[in-house]
Amino acid sequence: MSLPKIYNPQEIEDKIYQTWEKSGFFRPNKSTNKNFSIAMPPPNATGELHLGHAVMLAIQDIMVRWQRMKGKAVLWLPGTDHAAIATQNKVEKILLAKTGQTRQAIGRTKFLESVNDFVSNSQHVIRGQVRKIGSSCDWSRERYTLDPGLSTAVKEVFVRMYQDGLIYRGNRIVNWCPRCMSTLADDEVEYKEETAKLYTFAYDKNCPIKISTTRPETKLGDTAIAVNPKDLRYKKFIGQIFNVDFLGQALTLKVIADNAVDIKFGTGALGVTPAHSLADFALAEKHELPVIKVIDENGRIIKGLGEFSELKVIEARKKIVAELKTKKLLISEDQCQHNLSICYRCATPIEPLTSRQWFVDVNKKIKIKNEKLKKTIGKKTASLKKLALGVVKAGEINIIPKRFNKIYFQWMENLRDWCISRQIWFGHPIPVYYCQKSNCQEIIVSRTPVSKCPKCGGTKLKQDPDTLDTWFSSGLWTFSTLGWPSETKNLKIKNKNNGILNDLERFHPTSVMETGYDILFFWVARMILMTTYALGEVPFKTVYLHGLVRDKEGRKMSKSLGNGIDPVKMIKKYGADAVRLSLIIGTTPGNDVRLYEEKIAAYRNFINKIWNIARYIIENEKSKTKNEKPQLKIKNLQHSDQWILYELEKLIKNVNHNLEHYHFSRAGEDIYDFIWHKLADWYIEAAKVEAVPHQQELLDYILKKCLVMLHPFVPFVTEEIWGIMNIEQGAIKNNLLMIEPWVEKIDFKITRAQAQNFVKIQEIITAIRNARAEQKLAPAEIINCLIDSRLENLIDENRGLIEKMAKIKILTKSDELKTFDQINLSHAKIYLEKITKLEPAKDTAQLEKYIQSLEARLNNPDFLAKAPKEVIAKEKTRLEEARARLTQ
RNA sequence: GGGCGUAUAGCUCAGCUGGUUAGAGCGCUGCGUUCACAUCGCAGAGGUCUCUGGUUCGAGUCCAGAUACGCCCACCA
Repeated sequence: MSLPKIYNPQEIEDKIYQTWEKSGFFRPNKSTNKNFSIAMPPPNATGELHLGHAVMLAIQDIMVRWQRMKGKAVLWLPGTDHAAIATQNKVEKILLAKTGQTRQAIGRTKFLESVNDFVSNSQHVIRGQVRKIGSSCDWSRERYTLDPGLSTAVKEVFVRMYQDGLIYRGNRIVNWCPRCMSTLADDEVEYKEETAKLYTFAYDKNCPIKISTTRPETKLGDTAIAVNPKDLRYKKFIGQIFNVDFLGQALTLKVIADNAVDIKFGTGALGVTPAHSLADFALAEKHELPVIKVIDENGRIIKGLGEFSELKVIEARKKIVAELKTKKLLISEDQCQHNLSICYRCATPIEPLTSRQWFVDVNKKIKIKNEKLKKTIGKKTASLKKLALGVVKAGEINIIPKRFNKIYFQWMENLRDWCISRQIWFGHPIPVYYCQKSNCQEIIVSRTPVSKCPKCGGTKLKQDPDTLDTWFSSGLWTFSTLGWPSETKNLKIKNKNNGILNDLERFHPTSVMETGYDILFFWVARMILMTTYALGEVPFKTVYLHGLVRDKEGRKMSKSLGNGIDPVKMIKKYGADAVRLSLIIGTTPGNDVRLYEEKIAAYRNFINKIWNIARYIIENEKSKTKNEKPQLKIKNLQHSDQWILYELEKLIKNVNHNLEHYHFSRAGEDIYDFIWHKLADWYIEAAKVEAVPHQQELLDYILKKCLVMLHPFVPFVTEEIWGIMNIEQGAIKNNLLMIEPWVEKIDFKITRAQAQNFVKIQEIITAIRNARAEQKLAPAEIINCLIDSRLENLIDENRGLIEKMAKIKILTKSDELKTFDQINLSHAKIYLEKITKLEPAKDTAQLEKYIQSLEARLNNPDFLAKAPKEVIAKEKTRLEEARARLTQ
């Protein structure tokens, strides 16, 4: 079998993935107490994967494969998120497009059926795509945020939190999306800057204080006028109550003083609308103002407000402005810039309104049950907020890059109670039942369905129609996926009988959470909050945040711009290995990545290079007979062998160091450089010339080490080559590279001095090549070289090698010059100088400059006095080396 | 209003705790293809590390300030 010249990933990748999956090595079967686990951030079950997913999968797969090769029991748990609102919206859209029906028209049960169909379809697509990129995750443990086990966990946490008084039902202001017909959490609100009209007016003719607003229609619900206590214009009114007639509606307005009011804005007086403004609601709570709701969940003015009743918000606004004008109450209409709040899922403007919802109290103190956690926090009681802050402050969780610590603290410190109920159909039902008996109305919070009211015995019970915020369930992801709470119940029995540990014990806390920084608040923070509460331990020890993938111009990839790159298409065209490298190399944590096709193509070329290096070594091996391959012995090593082994050892050290410190890009670059510019460009080229008996064995040895180190980065091509080598070498069993032990060191001890010989040979060859390029001499030119430098022996000894690699003929002093004609000889003379000096003239000048700077430093008494000894020593050797090179 | 990030070759980016003559990929220029690979090889050009100060024996790296771009949070009456 001869290998094709060009590596074709399309033919190979699927086959390799199947082999891996069938092997069972994706599962953490190894019995060892060294465990490593990652909970894969579950992609939304809404459709296809994008480059963001590809980045996360590539990075996580590197960690996972590396740890697996290091001999740990590795669990990488995949899954999908039901993504409540996002998924419901998408299915609603499809339904409308297909049948023209709304979800209300087909009803809850039927609608949920079609959502589930959509989800299982989408999950199927996602599974395929996650495989395409080479993810070595444990499919046997795949989870879905809505599957039964996770639902149990969700209910369990809800009930416990309720019992601890952390979950309450309250009538509070919420962010309401009139299109989704649901609440949104604070961080699910986005802002869009736009110019709005700022209306300044008086409520009626008798009211002495005028106010400014962009939303006149909400003023129907005003219950106060707020002014700054320092504002002299209004000081006399503070505490007064005005009964005004606002366009036919009677309002009772108390004048309150609050520092939050900006004296310079508008009239300096603020109409307080507690029911429809988050800030005003806070004012109302502080000053104990009544809350009057005037806009309903449909975005219409509520009934009973005269001519404005049931008008849409925009219409009401027009009408009110028009009436203010006719009644001459409107003073001015100004343009103003403001941020419109919009829904992060559908971009509809948010309507803040008061509503009866379920909340998680983040400030209420609870007892800490876990002893270790108590120590970490340093207190016996703490609020959810303080717990989540404390574990990060104590260093229980390490966030990479560090700067996100600060961002996390800021967010967490300012966190308000979390509204967790959503008025959508798709999601985890709220485990709350209401007794329908009018004189009872008991609220029952229960893990299991309730059919009888425990208080009155009534059987007319209704479950809360709402569902939970999707982040409530994804906040439990690291442990709900490992069997909590049911597995913990069996824990003791299992331990006593046979010492077997369950998944939760083995893999929680997970080792690393790798995700994009854009969901630090949505998800990472919530996981920390929920897990420290529920388990008394952190969900993960390290958080690695990657950047967002952008296009070549740095823009976000989006459908509307049409600048998106489809990872699946790229994998098809260039192979998964190339796509992985393009997403890893040249990136740093927390910083955005720009991706474009040329970059992927460049790494495709590298993959092909690896393939051809292997091809050369494999094909070469075949042409040799067994007895041509003697045992490799260290004393037989040539200069080039010593050099490449020395470099290999350096590489191994660097790669290990960089992987340990999450410098994936650096590790990848180092391997790239070694393979291409050391192994291929120099060593193999030299090996072609210096055909010595042990060469094949050494090439084989180096290639195998490289394949091991490359494997986490480019698993497909390396596994394929490994397999071919196994077959060629007559291995009985095809051992998979994916479980080959990781390289920690090499079996040869080479000193730097030994390695230097080949470095010098390289310099000689490069010098000759440079000289040739400058003189534009024909490649087959024969040159004589009068060697009288210290390199004579080295050149003499390696004459054949240098001649072949530099494509010249070296004639030493002793050789006769009879083969030259006059023209060649004149060229040769110019050459001669350069070659014997080793450096072209320009380089010599540079070198001299360098030596001067080194000398200046070493003559500086301050430097000698204050610099560390190692640095001085280093500089001295550098100077010696540089001087030696100059005299050569 | 509060906070954060980035600024290094034509382009995209590395450069770890300050210590070689500042690097890579792509692009560009010249030469080269029987002999692993043209998805290739060899050679080359290209940088006052945004600016101004400071700390230091020594600054791309640390500190302060300025400029430009970007992001997050809050507010938005």
